[in-house]
Amino acid sequence: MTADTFPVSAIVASQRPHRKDAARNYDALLAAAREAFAENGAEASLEDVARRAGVGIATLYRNFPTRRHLFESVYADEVDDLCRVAREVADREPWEALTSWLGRFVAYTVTKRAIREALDNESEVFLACRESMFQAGGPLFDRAQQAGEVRGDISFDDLLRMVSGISGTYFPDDAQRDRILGVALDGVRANR
Amino acid sequence: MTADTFPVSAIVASQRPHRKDAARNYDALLAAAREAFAENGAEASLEDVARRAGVGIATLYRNFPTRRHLFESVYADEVDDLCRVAREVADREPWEALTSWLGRFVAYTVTKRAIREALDNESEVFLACRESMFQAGGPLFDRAQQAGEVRGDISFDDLLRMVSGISGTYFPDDAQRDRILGVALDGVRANR
DNA sequence: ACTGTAGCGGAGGCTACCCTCCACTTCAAA
DNA sequence: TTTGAAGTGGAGGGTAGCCTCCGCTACAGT
Repeated sequence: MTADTFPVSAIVASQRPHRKDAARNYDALLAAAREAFAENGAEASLEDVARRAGVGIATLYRNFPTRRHLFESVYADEVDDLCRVAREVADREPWEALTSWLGRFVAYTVTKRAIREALDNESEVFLACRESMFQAGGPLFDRAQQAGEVRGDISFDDLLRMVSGISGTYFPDDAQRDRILGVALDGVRANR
Repeated sequence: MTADTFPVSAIVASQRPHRKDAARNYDALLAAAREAFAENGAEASLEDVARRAGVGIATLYRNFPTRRHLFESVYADEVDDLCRVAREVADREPWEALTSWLGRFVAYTVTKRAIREALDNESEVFLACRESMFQAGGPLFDRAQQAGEVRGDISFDDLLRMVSGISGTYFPDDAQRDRILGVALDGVRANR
């Protein structure tokens, strides 16, 4: 219900500190965590995160009392960015707008993949992010569907899961990933 | 080079013991490991695997000196089964044969997903499995492609990665998974 | 039935990581 | 500039999982 005005990161339990040095540490931790999770998955060592950020382990725990806080903060940050991109592409042609946004979505799945295994579907933050993302990307989908570019028998949810699955897989090279995404999108476009 | 006559499990480093009780333990461990990996991913506790199999931890280590041995054995077992299915469906219609086999392949990706993160691409067993699987499923693909059922600009490798990605994703219900696989396969079928 | 040996279980040392606690440091408001 | 509150780092106790070692068990060949 708040998702259309606030960025989702606003409802995350952790709070960016006011003091300058503390705020810098907070940002460094968030960046380090994103990196570590993308690299080692959800099980990444928190001591390693602190090390990457160049801060003590206590500083990590003060800002993010549990692993879950860290997940939610990283995730919300990423979703905010995704929503911003949706606004940016809104004025392009229906199909072009949708696929441009999906391009950014592919990058997002890297973070998501690690976090998804740890954040159950009932997490308040997770649900808010999902809603927020649907509000941002959904209109792009609807517009493409109404323009007859997307077949009528699938939902936005279907499309996201399809893209998410394909892009979350290992590929020897990015060209193959793009080729296969293209093939699958041909299926999405097929007229019925 | 051996893949067309031997099952790949034959080249796995671990060996099924001769003695009756030991062989039973070996099988129990393999089944327990498959279960544990599917449930908890590649990081599953080996002590938990032994517990599930109802044997001591030492018995696990005697049969599978390292975690990697266990991975490779479980994986090879699964691939053998997949090859067997390919033989079974060989006499059906081209497209039907291919999609039936892909149906079994979907189940295989559950095991694969956990193991893939831990087994690097240079693993001898991994390569043998891959080759074996290509020899089994490849002809089904080629036949469908020559029959004009599959577009000409993709490879068997492309198809497997696509299916693997989609089926490895979490879905609230199986119907949605199947629907989306169907959409993607429409893209594979699209005539060019 | 006997017996040697392959196979067994689990205790225990080791390591990596979790998380708390507290003496020290740094910021920013007055 | 002072000062105290907010913030900091890392030592260290606790836990979970890894893997080895060794005295015991039970299979299978004679």
